[in-house]
Amino acid sequence: MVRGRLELGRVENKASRQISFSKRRNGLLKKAHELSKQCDADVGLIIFSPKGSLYEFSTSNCMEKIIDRYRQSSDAEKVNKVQQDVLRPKKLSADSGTDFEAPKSPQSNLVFRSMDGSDFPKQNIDELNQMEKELETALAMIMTRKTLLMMEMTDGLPEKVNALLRERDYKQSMLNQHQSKNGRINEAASREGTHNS
Amino acid sequence: MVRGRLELGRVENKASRQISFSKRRNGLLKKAHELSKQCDADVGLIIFSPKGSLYEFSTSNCMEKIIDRYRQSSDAEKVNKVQQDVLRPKKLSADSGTDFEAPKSPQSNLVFRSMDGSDFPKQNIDELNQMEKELETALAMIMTRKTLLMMEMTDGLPEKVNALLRERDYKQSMLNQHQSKNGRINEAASREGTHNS
DNA sequence: AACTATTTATAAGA
DNA sequence: TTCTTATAAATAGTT
Repeated sequence: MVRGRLELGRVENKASRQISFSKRRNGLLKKAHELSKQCDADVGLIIFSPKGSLYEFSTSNCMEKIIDRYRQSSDAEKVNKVQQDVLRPKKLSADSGTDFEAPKSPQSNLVFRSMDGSDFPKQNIDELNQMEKELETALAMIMTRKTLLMMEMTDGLPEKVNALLRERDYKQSMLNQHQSKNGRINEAASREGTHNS
Repeated sequence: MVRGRLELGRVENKASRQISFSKRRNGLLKKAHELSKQCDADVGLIIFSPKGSLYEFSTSNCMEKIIDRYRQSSDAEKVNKVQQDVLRPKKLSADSGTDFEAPKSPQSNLVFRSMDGSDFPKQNIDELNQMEKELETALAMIMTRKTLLMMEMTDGLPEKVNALLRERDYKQSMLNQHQSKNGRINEAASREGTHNS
């Protein structure tokens, strides 16, 4: 019954851990759903049990959309960061911790402006190499995403089928939760087990 | 102070919604962290605020790993469910000799026929192209700086300069390869030549 | 940002 | 496993 303050570390007993996982997993999914609904936020949540079972929630039942948006934001952040590094040699950003708002990209001019080459030997070779590496990594990432996206465009049909199936599963599980919570609202509904492990 | 049962719907007042988002977002991130730590689960959580700010948590601080694993699980699940629930466990593209990927053209099937993907995210390609262009520009700039810096450092040692130039040309040609690949993704894979060293 | 009345989550017991 | 229950934690409204 929750004696004392909750432990922070890993739950040692294996059975307890399994039970705890199950409960907390449901709680987390529920709260993700609430955040999404109440606060108009886009949320994607992926959970793998220790045994490898997958549980998920995503706004609009479309994880791919969330992941896509995540990558866009994430990439934009990376590009911004690299370009900042390039543009301000040695300036050492003073405002690194702030959140970066919606990704825009009127950056092209900035890049070109810094290329007139008059003020440049402020970095050493190592720093340039580092930047080069980062840029190549980012570029490779873009290329990969582009390839994947184009592949999806040509044979992404199963994606839609899967989205529908996941939506059905989610509604089912919500129904089950609701029922067990309120004793029985509509007991005729299902004897179908949850897709639990 | 939490009067009565919590509302299920969207919080209407904008300020309240913002505050609620902030609180719940923190709570969700915390709980995701706890689940991951205590129960030895892999968790990935992505949250976009209504304004578009990104917040995230992932086990091992590596969202990409979670996403990769998600895709694997998801694909496996997809194949299973498509076989079990949508198609009869009948014949599932037994003709194509490639992978056991999801079927590409079983157009005799109702479900697939009703979902010919015509509304896929086309504009993402444009955004990706934009990013790619910017990254290439930045990379070219780095290369130029590096070359010039080396020239300055070595003060006219032809060997090193030539080496750098060769390196630059090489990388440029790699970039060009990438670019020409863009146009024809589908064909490129199987016809990969052996023209490099 | 801190407070607080409540609701919600949940660890352990049955 | 599911339910029960005691307690901790989260949080909506307020200051």
